[in-house]
Amino acid sequence: MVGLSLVTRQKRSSIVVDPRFVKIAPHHREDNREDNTVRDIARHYARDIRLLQSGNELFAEGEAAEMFFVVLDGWLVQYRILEDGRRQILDFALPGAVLGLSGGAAARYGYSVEAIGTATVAALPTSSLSDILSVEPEFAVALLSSTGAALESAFDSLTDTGRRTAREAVAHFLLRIEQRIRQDGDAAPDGAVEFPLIQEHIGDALGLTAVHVCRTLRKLRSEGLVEVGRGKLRITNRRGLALTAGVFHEQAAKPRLAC
Amino acid sequence: MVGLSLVTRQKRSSIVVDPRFVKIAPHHREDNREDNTVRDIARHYARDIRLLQSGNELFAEGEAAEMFFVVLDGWLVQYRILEDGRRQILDFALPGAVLGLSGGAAARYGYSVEAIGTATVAALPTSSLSDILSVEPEFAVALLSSTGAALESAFDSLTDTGRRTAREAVAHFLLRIEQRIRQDGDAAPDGAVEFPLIQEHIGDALGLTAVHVCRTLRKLRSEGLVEVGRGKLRITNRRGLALTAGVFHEQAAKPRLAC
DNA sequence: CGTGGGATTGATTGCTATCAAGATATGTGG
DNA sequence: CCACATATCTTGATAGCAATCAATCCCACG
Repeated sequence: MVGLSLVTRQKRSSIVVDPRFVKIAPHHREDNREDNTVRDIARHYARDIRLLQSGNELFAEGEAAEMFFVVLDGWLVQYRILEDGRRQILDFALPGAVLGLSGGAAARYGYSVEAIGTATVAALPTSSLSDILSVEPEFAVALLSSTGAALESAFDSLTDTGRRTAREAVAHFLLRIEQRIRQDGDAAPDGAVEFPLIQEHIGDALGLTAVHVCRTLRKLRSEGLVEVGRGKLRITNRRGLALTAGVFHEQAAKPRLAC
Repeated sequence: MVGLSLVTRQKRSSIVVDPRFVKIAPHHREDNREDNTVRDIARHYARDIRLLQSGNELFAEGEAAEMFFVVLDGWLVQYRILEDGRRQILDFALPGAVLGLSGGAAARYGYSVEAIGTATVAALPTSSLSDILSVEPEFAVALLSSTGAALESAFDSLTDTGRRTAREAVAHFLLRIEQRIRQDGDAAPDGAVEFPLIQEHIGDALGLTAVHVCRTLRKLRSEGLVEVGRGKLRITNRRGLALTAGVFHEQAAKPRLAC
């Protein structure tokens, strides 16, 4: 029923940097206060900052969850691998995302994480969480906000995977991932955004095979709805794509997504 | 590809009770500190306590998210309905679950919630969240724990739906829902637990039709793995069911579930 | 220029959805 | 406690979407 991912990707290694020497260029919109809180506080309390190369593993499912992480830059994937190699991508982590914070009860990570392209994350000891929270009350709100966003994203994926056809799911996926990318500030003059995912990523996120994602994308492309490939994503007909996804809601000026 | 749920279930109405007059019998294990924190604090700060009859809606997707809720007793479903009636169940909310707390950025609920059987929930104003957090630092940890558990559950469902066959998914679903039910304390002498879900619930949670859930359950039953029906669930062969689900991990005395 | 990862395309298989009809259960009013 | 109404569960036949299996093509790179 499902494609195998037999590739051995896990090369564990990351460059650890003293937090004091790291200066991150603000490449995100400054008007987005909410999102920055997490990153700022994370940077401040980080035990260390890690630079991950493409394919490097941040942590693996089952390991002791002694640290949690906040993405400062780049993309990462959260995934689980079944015994026979089937892979389910749970979510993509963009800057501001919190990783490995299962809530405290769980002593082990519930999924694996690896970098797509080069990524930078702040590492914080899980044990220090309640201390930080008592000093930085806003951090709790920020964390809850981040976790809430992650939950929404998981619900979206679940709906795509469970109750949408491949065509609808891919269309919906592209719409929401593009929206997330834009929130982080990136944007090109022609409306294209940076898009480091390959078709296998999309498939593993939506419970489809890469082959079928290929066919689906090809059709969407031929209909003039999107342009994907070469690390770029451009939605050429947002309304049409939303209609295809089955989530079009007319509203004021800017069409809004739902479901 | 998918079943329709054309039934009109939404009868909105709930009995509102003054929190001071409500005494809840502790029907859960007292050794479970973590879980109780949420309920205790929620009861203390609740604007009101609501009693929902079976099928009553707590809130609907798209409504202004002015309140968030903590389940005190009973079961509820969180779901989304697509335009053509397809329904995706996002999760089931058992006592201790937090509902409607999307993180603060979202001003609207991202899903609908209704009661399965009779349920009791505490309602808290979203606006008071940060105030409560500053007074009750432990509430932040408890909320994060609850949200984290919800995320884990969503990841489980996503993996079931995306990368497992119907047979594997149903087996895995029964294992994890049974575990959650047990954590709430209920348990019968023969190992059966209260199970208010019907086959359509299971199907809508796993992206399957009720018909196919029926066939799948029937097969699992005939193999002596489980007994389901009449509001009860009994796992008669836990190891076999785990093998079927593809998540069996030999370990110490008690076999543990993973993935 | 090879090399390898990723994208395409075609042919075929198969798991689940659909459509249809009954059989059981559960619940309600008299 | 019975009769009817509705919900839920079963079972069978058929259709369809997406997986599988297999090449081939393309392009970035050393």
